[in-house]
Amino acid sequence: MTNTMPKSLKPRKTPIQERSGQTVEAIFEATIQVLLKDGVKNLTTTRVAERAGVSVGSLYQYYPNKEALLIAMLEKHLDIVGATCQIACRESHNLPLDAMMANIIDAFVDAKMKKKDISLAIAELISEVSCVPMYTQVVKQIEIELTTMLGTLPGVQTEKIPFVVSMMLATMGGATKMVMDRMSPPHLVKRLKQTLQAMFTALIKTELLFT
Amino acid sequence: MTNTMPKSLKPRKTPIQERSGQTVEAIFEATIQVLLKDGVKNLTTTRVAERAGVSVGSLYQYYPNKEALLIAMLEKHLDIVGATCQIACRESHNLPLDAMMANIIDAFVDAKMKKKDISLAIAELISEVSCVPMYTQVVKQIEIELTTMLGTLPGVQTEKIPFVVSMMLATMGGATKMVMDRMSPPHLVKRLKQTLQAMFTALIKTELLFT
Amino acid sequence: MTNTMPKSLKPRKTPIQERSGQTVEAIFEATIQVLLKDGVKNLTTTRVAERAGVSVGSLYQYYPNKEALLIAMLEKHLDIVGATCQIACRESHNLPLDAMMANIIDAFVDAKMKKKDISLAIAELISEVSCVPMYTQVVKQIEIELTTMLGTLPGVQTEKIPFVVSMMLATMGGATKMVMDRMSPPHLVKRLKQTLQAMFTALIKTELLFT
Amino acid sequence: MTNTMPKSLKPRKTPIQERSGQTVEAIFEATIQVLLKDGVKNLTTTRVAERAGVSVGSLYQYYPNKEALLIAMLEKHLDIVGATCQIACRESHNLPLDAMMANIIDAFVDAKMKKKDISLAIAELISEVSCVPMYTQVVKQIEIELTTMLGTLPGVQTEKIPFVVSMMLATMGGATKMVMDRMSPPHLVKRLKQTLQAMFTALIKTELLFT
DNA sequence: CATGAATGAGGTTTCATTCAT
DNA sequence: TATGAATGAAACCTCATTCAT
Repeated sequence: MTNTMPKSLKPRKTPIQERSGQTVEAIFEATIQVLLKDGVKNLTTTRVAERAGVSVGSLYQYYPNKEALLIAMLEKHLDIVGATCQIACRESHNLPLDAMMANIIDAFVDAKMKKKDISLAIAELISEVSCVPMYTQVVKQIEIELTTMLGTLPGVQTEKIPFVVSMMLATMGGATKMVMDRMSPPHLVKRLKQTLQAMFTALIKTELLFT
Repeated sequence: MTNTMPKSLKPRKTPIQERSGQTVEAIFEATIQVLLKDGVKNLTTTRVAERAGVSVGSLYQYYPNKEALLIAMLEKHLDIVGATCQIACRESHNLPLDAMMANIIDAFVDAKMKKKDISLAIAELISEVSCVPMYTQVVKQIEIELTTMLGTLPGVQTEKIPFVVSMMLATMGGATKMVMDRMSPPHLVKRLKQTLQAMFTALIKTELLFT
Repeated sequence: MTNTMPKSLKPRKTPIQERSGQTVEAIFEATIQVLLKDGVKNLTTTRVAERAGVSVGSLYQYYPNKEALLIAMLEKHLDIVGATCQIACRESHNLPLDAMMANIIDAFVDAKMKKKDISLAIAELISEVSCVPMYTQVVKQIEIELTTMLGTLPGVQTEKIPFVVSMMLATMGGATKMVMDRMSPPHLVKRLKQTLQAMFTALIKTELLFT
Repeated sequence: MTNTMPKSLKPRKTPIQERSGQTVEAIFEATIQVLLKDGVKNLTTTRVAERAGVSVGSLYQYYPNKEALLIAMLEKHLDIVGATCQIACRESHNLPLDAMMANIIDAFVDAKMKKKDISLAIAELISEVSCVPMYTQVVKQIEIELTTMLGTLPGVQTEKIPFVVSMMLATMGGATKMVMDRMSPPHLVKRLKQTLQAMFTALIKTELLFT
């Protein structure tokens, strides 16, 4: 058998005709719908197909298996966060610490909060996929951007940046999720940002800077 | 199929007899073994029973269903962390901020790090259960202890404590997991603690204290 | 995942209780029934289970997958033919050529003809399984027995035996199947045996013997 | 090539237009490629179409369903063997027994051996189709030719010919396949022919001839 | 005629849970 | 009480075939 392959996780084919573009889009939307309504544990390929108004067969024409579908979802959403952070980072090079932090926190938190429910739904996916492939890839990209940005701070101790970056990501991720779980009334979001800024400033001053 | 309300989530009977205690203990150990060796996705009641050296039937005598088993695991583990934190909190009443933070961070991080692999395995469970039932219960207990502890700080703004506590938990949880994922060489743990202390001090000074 | 194993093809567990012995037997019988009635192409695990009066789950408790079931069938039936031939061979050591041939042909043809329909059904299986594992093993055993038997002929050229053995098996197999397909009225069977004997005698005199 | 073919074995329908002929030919080749590379179990209409460089739709324009495609393959290949045997038979009328046997064996074995892998691939098909339709038709034609040929032997017992013919086909088929499975080094092929000749001569002398 | 997206019945397999022994 | 065989709903996935473009 040819079945020894570790099972492809990438989408199967790029639609050629126009009709199929619609199908793919419908599947994409349906997946989120199901995720929001039923949760990952109850997300089945059949149910997704149903909600998308297509047949299972169609779903499998574009994604070789369930995991590939989930990964595609994950990828698409992480990309958005990734892109947002990238922009914020690059625009913050050489700014003073305060502005830098404000920018990156704004970008990250807003990206997550904008579609709070989707973010939470997507978060569920992470534990569901052998996400090594590209989840970490997006994260790595963000890490690189953050690292570069922090490197433009005057007087920074370069070799200590990686750990700081990790702390930032872990903290932003955890805290943002916590606020989302708490229903995130707008004022909480504002407060979250302020708090993060205080913490990060302390973090960076302690860890990275002499003065 | 849909999550019909009832379905008890609490262990069926508290082991009274000698033999029962052994069985429950064996199941507990076996669950962790399977979790470590096969992951949540491959954790089946049959496999757990096999590894525990008992029959599935016996397993179901102590836990009404799979979820109850997982919740029991979660509960037991969190209890340890909870108890540790509780002690640390109570011993820190009226201490100066620095010592307070040092104590609670030590307690939390050490509790997690001591059995790193188990902690990670247990973490997988959280996404598996409708964790509302008691996960938050233990967490709530910790929150109360933290709240009380922080309340002993001179000049504190009481109404702002809850948010600070949530931030602390989210941050400690996220950062600790991050370090565990990175294989946690001992020096990283030490650094993690220092960093958390800096961040929490900033957090509390900003949020809770006048001076 | 632990799924990289080439997929076990051997029965799963040997029944311990008595009840399960019945189940296995029922599955066995049902498989043949389905094979006879619907053919391999229409043999599904569900259908087999139904006819056996058990649930699919039960089937999979004893055979890890469909192929394992088919192989078990194949094995059991080939074993019968194998055993029959073995006896005939061992009883024919040192007999004159004529008697030798008569014995082995009798054994082989009768073993096949006795349950003609089952034999034909089983024959279908061969093309269905990656039968390398033990199909050839049984055949090899028969080859060994034939080889040993022929080796007791006086004046035999030992190094030429293997090819002769292969020819015998191919010929007996092909011709027997042909007669079975033709509904095998008893007189045809008798004639088949005589013909085979003439052919094998010529074969052996030409290939193996000086005089 | 078409001209030398006896009309009774001619393909059933000849593609009329240029392009159609190319497409059919491409599908034919592709089917064999897939058969050789992936085996019958993995032969899907889509895969064949892909390899042929046409769409599935086109495939279904020439063959009403999968089985028709497979049967066409079978037919085409058997036709070659059939035609070859037919010629050999007709050229052997009234020849002495030895020459007769030599001719027909040569024709049959060479036809199979020439494209050993294709022959084996095609053999797989037989179990896949409800081969009654035309498999036996080609075989019947060969039987007729053999029968006629054997009828030219002096002193033959006509009513016994059919059985002898069946034995010959079964024996040649089985033995040839056996040698092909064994990788058929050239010397084995030669030996196969010699052996078959000895066996057939014995067969015919025993069954058909007085003297 | 060609294309290839869409279909969906049906096949294999898993696993939480029950219940007779 | 312990056992483990039996259950069967439900999940994933395939592929021959159709039909709108």
